[in-house]
Amino acid sequence: MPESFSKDDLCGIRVVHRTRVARARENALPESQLDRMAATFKLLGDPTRLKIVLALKNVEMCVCDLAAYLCLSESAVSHQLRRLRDMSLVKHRRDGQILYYSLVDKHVGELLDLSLKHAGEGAVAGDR
Amino acid sequence: MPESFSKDDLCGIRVVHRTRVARARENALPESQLDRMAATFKLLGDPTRLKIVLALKNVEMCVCDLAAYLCLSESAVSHQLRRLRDMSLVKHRRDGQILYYSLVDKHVGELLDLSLKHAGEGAVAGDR
DNA sequence: TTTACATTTGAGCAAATGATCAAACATGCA
DNA sequence: TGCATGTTTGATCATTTGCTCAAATGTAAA
Repeated sequence: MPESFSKDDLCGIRVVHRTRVARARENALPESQLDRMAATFKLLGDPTRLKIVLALKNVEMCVCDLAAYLCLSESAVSHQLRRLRDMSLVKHRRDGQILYYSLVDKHVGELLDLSLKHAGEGAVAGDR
Repeated sequence: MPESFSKDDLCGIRVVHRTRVARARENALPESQLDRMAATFKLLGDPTRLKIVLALKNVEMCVCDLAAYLCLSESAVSHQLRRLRDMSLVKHRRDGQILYYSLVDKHVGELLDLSLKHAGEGAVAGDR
């Protein structure tokens, strides 16, 4: 990947509006920040993981409860929880042999709430 | 996939907290709604597409401008724009031979703004 | 009409993903 | 200590994804 762009690097691609391209470059987020943002969206972009975080929005749950809820192997759930943990969307506390998982902070919750709101407004666009 | 759950279907998975599983089932979103929500997150979960929608948050742009901005083939950009169009995140208007793309509505914008805010607060968690 | 420009489409391919299985690890109790 | 429970891990595999290339649209100017 190119380290940075010379002010007018256009990558050999034909351009219609030079100024808009330049503007987009100026306003662009730092790569690391953008990647992190995309990674978060990607985690929420899988139905299984989305169900997990939505469930954890209400109450902390252990792996096998989640597995029973999702009708999925505990291993599969654990794998997904690890990815969610790696990106700090989810944390766990131990009580005896049981690990209780919960959302890490408000950020994810807010994101979920907002898109739940949208989902509600957008109504049942999926089933006409 | 199971059509719906009998009140206590636990999928043969060991359970620790029956009531939490039952609760999760009750609070669960309709499948179609959840899938649509996940599909939206998934679209935002790819760096290329995220750059596209972030750029379109500010100005409408045509395919080759986006390609120049992203240093990617116009074909690649067009493919991604089609996916964004299919999920109604993005729309286009034609002016002559040029198609100008823009965000469809407030929903996506709000989602982006919120996560930009978070990205800002969370600081540069990605580069220690 | 031709010709050029702007974009879309479909096939193909390497890389990433999500689930499963079997085996490991950790904790608590007999 | 030994065994059961709760969870994690690594290998494996079919599916999906994102890009490239070549060829097809659609629009406008010569």
